[in-house]
Formats: sequence, C-alpha cells, structure tokens
Amino acid sequence: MEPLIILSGPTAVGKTELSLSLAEAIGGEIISADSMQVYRGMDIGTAKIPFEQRRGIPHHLIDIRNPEEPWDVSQFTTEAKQAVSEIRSNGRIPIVVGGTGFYIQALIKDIAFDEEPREDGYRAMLEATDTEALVSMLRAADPKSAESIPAGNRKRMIRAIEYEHYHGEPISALNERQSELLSPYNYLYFALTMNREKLYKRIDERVDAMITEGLPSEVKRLLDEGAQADYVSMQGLGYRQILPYLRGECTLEDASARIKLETRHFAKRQMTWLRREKDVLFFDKDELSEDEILRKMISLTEEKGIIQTL
RNA sequence: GCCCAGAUAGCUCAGUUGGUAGAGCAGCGGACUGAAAAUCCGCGUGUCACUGGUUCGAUUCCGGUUCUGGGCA
Repeated sequence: MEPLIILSGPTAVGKTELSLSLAEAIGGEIISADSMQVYRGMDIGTAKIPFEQRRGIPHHLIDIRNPEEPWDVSQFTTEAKQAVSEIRSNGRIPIVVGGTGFYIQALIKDIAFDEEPREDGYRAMLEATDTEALVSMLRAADPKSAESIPAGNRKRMIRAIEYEHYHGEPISALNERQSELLSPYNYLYFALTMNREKLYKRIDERVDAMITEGLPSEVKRLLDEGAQADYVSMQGLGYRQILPYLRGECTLEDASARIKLETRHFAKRQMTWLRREKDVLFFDKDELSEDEILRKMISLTEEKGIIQTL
C-alpha cells in the first residue's frame, strides 16, 4: 500500500507551519488539499505560503488554475493521485495538507468519478426549476436522497437529480457502495485543534493582517483582470465579502467584520467534519508544543511503517 | 435643575388587554460523495433595571430610585 500522511485542521490553526517541519523531518513533499489555493493570483486571501518561505519543499496543487477555471473534487483526486505517484517515484513521502475535508475524503477512499457531459445545460435547467418541482423530481429519481436532503438545500437536491440523470442510478446507491471502499493507502490522518476562543482570535488577527497586506487591492486587481462575482473562485472567504466594499456598498470595516465572522463559521464546520471522519488523530495545540506534536507525528509515522528508522 | 422617552436573552429589539416571554443576529450542535472557503438543518429560562404599592397573582398598572438617550434651561 502506498504511504500517505494527511495534515488537516480548521483554518488558521497552524497547518502550514507544521507541514514544513514535518516534510523536512521525513523527506516529504506537500500536496495542498485546499479548494482556493489552486487559483493563481489569489494569494493574500487564501493565506498561500509564498514560494520563498517553502524551504525548498515542493508544493503540489497550488497555483494550477486561473480564477475563471472551475475546480472540483473530481479534478482534485485525479491530480492529487498523479502528484502522489510522482512523489513516490522520487522516493519521497506525500503529505496532504489542507482544510478541505471533502477533498481528503475522496482521495483516501479513492472515490472514482465517471465522466459526465456537464455542458449539456441540464444543471442550468435544474437551477431554473422551482424548489417544489425539484422535490418531486428528486422523489422520482432517488427516494432515499429525497428523504435525507432537506428541501432547503437546492444545491444537493440538484446534484442528486443530475447524478441519476447522467448515470441511471441514484446517488444514494453510489454512496452506499463507495462508503464501503477500502483505502488503497497506508495513511495517517492527523488534525490540529485549538481552544475555540483562541482560534477565533487568531482568525481575527489573520484577517486584519490580510487587509493590511492589501486584500482589497488583490480583489480589485482580479476584477480588473476580468474576474466575475459568480466565479467559484470568487466565492472564497475574503473575496466574496470584499466585493460589496469595492462597489461602495459598505465600509472596509464592515467587510472585514464579515470576513471574520464567516471564517469563524467555516472553522466550526471544518471541526464538525473532522469529528465525524474515522481515524482522525487529533493534536491539541493547547496541550502540546509544536515540537512535541512533531515528534509524536514522526514516531506514529515510523510505527505505521510509512518511514523507516535507520 | 425641569420635561419627554427608554431600561426584556451576549447584541438589536418585539410582546404580555395583569396568569413569569419571543424574533433576528451572535453562540452551540449537526449534515455533507463532481460548487465544499460551497450549500443546508437543528438548538431560546432570561433576577423582563431596582424598590415599594394595588391585586388571589405584577415583567405588564401606580409611586419612588438608579441608569441611558433626547429636549428645555
């Protein structure tokens, strides 16, 4: 089985810093599991680590798309798997680092995504359909999903209907089948945590720093280069909330407060996700120093046979 | 100093024709299989400022006190 290390945790908990030390210690390369750092030119708002600070460690899946290009789990698993084999062929250890739990799940379970003719306008049709009609369509296409997806969640209803339309099978059946998949990786899933109040404070400080470093001009530059508000990339935290400010609809303070608030909500959702995932090994930064965490991670890595001790 | 209006959940406020109260936001919990930094679901006891009075019963009515706005001097 291919070895794989995962390092996750809520935003602003300190994943990036630790990932560098870990990679140095075990001869690893980093694969970013971050849905926003893939975009070029979106640096400040995504807290992307500048090239000069990477200590020579190769980082994969960062700056690989332009803001107008769509990016999703399916593309992530394809490219992440390529990165894994590339890293392995160099005799190094892949370390997946990031806060997008959905991507990590798809990768470690090796979920297969079949081709879909996405450009046929079917989704656009569903998006224009009113909620009540969507509910009936979903009941007909996939009664199980109709029960588990709340009618308020149009996005997931649309996906379930769309999936059945393309594949002739309910998405709930696919999920059941794939939930039993065994991972092809010999992996360790690490996650950092921290006292909530402290984490929220770090988020606030980080947002203030982003504003100081010029987040508004970064967003303005993206717009000047043609970015549209409805791009997936422009839904990112820190980007979405700066748009009304640039349109003169609110003050910078309002926008900043909004980013802080929504980033805190996001961190909370990330924690919910991680708590539910099986095999996650949590490291509490309030109880352990950076060094202690690193040492523990390394020894677990040895025990698991991911790296050999000399 | 006088007049007026307020004082209810962490915040902004609604309400109770007298039977001890409820929204939004925040906060907390949860879901999540091709947008996931997305999208969605659930959770509301708090000396109803304090203090006397009327009343079977007051957060609600009346008096006083304190505080906060606004106005007049």
